[in-house]
Amino acid sequence: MLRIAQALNGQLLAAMERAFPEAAQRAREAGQPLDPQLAPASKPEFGDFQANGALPLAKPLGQPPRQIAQAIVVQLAADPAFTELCLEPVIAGPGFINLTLRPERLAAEVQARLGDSRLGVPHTDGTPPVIVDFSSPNIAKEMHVGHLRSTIIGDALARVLEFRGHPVLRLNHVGDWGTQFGMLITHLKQVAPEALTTADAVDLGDLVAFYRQAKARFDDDEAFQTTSREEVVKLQGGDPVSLKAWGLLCDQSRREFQKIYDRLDISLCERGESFYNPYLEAVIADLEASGLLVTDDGARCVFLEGMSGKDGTPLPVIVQKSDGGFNYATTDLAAIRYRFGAAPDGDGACRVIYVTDAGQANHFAGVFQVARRAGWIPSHGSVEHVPFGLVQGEDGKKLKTRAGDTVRLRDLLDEAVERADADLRRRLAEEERTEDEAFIQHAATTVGVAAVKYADLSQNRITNYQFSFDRMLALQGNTAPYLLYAVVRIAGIARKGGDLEAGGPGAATAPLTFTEPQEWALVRELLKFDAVIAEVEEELLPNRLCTYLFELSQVFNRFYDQVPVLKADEPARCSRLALCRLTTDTLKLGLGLLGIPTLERM
RNA sequence: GGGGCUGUAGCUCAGCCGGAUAGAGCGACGGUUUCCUAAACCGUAGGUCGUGGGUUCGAGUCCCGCCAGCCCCGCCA
Repeated sequence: MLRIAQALNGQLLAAMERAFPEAAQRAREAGQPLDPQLAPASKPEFGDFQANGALPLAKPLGQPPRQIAQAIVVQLAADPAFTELCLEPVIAGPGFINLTLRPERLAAEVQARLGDSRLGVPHTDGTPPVIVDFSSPNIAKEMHVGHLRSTIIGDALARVLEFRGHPVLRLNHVGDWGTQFGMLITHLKQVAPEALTTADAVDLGDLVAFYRQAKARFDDDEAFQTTSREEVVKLQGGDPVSLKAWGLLCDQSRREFQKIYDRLDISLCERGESFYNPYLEAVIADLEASGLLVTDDGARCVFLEGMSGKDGTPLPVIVQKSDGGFNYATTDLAAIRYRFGAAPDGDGACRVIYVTDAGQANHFAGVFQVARRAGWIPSHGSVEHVPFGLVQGEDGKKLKTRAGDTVRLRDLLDEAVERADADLRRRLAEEERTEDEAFIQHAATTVGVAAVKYADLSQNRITNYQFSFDRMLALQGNTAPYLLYAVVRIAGIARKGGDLEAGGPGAATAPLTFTEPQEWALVRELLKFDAVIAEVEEELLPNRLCTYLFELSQVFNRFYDQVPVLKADEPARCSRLALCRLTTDTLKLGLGLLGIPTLERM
């Protein structure tokens, strides 16, 4: 109902200006034009929308707010476009103007959506690319629970932006460069040199173990530290032996990552830290030229404005270490410079979104500031850190295995699917249903993976997230299985003879007619979809979409429970089938934007 | 010491630009099935929105102080 809301907003504003021309003039001059404060009704009994704009006018106008509201309503009544759209407005409480759309307009909106594959969501055209930087695991390590949220949230945001019509570059900024590699290669040279010259000489599990050993040595062996740093410099300088070893390690890891991405149905364009290696010098040169660079204690830094450290001195961003090596801040700066830069040495993006954990907030704030001061972010460009909280176990602490290790992503997915599988088989036995193995495996895989994704997405991403298989796989509540079941119920109606195409655009049928409150509730819920998508696009909060889909499922289930569809007489039957069709279309599209496929039966 | 995030029902969480009597789900208690999958629906109980001030016609929401928890703070990413 975005278009209707926009129309109403315009009509309200015009009515306010007609009712209070001097106040409108003054407000415009003060740079704060009148605002009808149009919002969705806070309760169904208040209608569809409420306008709160009369209240703040009470003081400047020196009139009681209800009187102001009345004057606005009088002007609205004189606007034919408005009276065509809404029933007579109601002034309520201290001065709210409650608006109820005419039933025939609501029905017409539903009718229009039945013929619209975009379900009312506008398609933008010709905008510059948007970059979503997400997932970003490290080479030579396995993907673990720490990558879960970035991967799932980043993918959902990318899907929403793509659906809106933006060209989206999904960048996997893998950790394939830097000190960690120096450590690993140095260690491997000593303990397993064959891994550096022969593909797959050691398997990934061993590689992870070697990495851990290397890290341990690095932490308490100074000589090893020095050698590792030298190794990084060699690698970054293009030494062929180091490069070859590096390439082998990357290939091996990449194949492992891809298995996870395939299971999650996530596509990414790999562009690791190493990609920006050729641009690092230019970062330093630019910073030097703009006078931001300071050498401190042998390291080259940019000191931040408005951020100070322990003793009140400004905090530095180190862009070149005293040994001449570059670090992650340098790479991140080079990435910003490249992403906003023009082709061929740039992506020409207008919006860059980083989906990483909240712990990096300081780092990004610093890097963004430096990039801005260096002039790399164009005036129309926006760069956003989309932070998210930790994944915690049910004890409220960081999620670990019973042995105390980091939880591998593949194990986590396996367990979700296994539990969904066991659940399904138990239910089949209870209900004395028989299904073939392919059905069970497909349903269990879909439900298991959906549960993991949905549980993560349905939470406000800022806060820490308590991971619980029991809760995410629960059949009731705000969970994937609950939503999937609503889709299954509608598929059931179609199987039992309900023609979901009836009442659609091609059908030469009577206009949709609704009589029951459950029908109207469903109509109103369905029509909110476009506004929800707009909100997610702007706020980058997928949980808003989840909440909506859950509420839609609840309203549908109430309708399904209390209003017969197949057994209804015409014209109600046809209109109810149309609601079923639009509900399933909305759920499928919405879940699809979250990266969650649906089922016909479960 | 500085900075960031969080604090809402027994538990897990929503709460949009400040708007009407603060909402879900789980758990608890009580109901509903000759009918499209009951993986559902209906109802009851449950709140000093951490705390103290301030701004406002109006504050869970904005500002300041305090308390508690988590995270980050020079050459790891």
